[in-house]
Amino acid sequence: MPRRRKTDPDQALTAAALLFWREGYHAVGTRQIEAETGVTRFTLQTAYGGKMPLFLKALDHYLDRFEATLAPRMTDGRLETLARWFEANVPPEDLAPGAPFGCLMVNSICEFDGGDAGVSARAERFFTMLRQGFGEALAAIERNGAMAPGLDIEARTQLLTACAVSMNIAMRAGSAGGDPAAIARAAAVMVRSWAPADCGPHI
Amino acid sequence: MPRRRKTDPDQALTAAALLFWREGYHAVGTRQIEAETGVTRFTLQTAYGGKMPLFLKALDHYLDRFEATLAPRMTDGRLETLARWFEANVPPEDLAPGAPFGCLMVNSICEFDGGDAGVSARAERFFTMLRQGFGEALAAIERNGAMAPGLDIEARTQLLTACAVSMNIAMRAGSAGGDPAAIARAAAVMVRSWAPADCGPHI
DNA sequence: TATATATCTAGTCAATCGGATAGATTGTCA
DNA sequence: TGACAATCTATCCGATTGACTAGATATATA
Repeated sequence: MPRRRKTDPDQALTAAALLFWREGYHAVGTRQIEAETGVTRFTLQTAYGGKMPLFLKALDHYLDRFEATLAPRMTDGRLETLARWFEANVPPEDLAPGAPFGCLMVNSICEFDGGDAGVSARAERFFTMLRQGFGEALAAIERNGAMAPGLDIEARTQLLTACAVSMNIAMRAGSAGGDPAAIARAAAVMVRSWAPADCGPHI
Repeated sequence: MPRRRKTDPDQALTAAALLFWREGYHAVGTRQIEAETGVTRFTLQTAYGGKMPLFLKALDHYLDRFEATLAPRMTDGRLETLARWFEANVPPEDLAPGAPFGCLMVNSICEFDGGDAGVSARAERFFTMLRQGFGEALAAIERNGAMAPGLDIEARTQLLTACAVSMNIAMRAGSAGGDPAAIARAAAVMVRSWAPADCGPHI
């Protein structure tokens, strides 16, 4: 019976995520949301419950994409795959192709501090995803016997997580933050240095 | 001849930096600045030129402190000093004792993207400071013969910078981001793993 | 002590914010 | 086809924003 919305809800959510990603939560107004996502200010209230609920839905959408596209690509038991994960497509390219906006989740963490429970919950999901992804990838590599001893998996997971997060900050800083690819290269070099060597050079 | 300001300008700048640090630029109002820093809305306009100029001055003040207190503490040619730098007092403790606010500069980078030239200029100073600090520390260590070959200094600098930045993000994420000290420990372990070993374990 | 001047107090301003409302419009199902 | 329901359009609202302005106040110098 009802009338159809102007914009497909899923597409609108993608546009909203991109908007918040680029400009931040506070800097985006409801009128701007209407103009750039097609979600009417009326629908924003009736269907989503306001600006913040829409933001959280967009954040969930973003994390879903992140989990679906990036997380699985790193675990195949090979160290080289992990190294290339950094060198290749770290930001969610399907959401913002070539977008130098960093990471919506990292940006949101900075903006909200611990001030919003909803954001904090997503942040926990994000970090859990990252650490679990890296942790499982490293565990698989170790099971394959493709990793030299030294640092334990916990420490290595922390280092990879740090590189991933820091790359996004560098991206958001633009040229001021240096080339994000330089961090990616360093991470990849570090990962490759974890390869077992019969009596090769030390790290 | 003139009347004295209610609050000492330097002290007010420190308070302003702390305020922006905790809440972000957009979330802080001029009335809140007046209440918490002692800088009157009148003085904010006449002496500083508005909210953004005050913010940039506070950011400069923050970076000055950062440069004065943290940067010099890492270069003495010993790997262990660098490792302990991470484990000890990474956030500028004299500005915000025990403050889980992360880093004002990192937060500002996220908030402004590349949208403000003044902020971008400070970001460049920040990253230059960090990379130069780590780079010189590593170079001194290498000259001391206290570092094993393997990754080059450039890559190691990138890794240390990534750890430092990421620690601040974890701090700002609160419990959702995991223990920031875990990143610090991982960074310290990594640094110590760069020590030369006659024929010790590989990294 | 008188004067000059920087600052403070208090209030105003237009602009914008997120949210709410009323009436017109659209599309589906009975 | 007629009625119902969800959405759209177009305002309107109170609150808050950064910035500005008079008039009062304080302080160092002449």
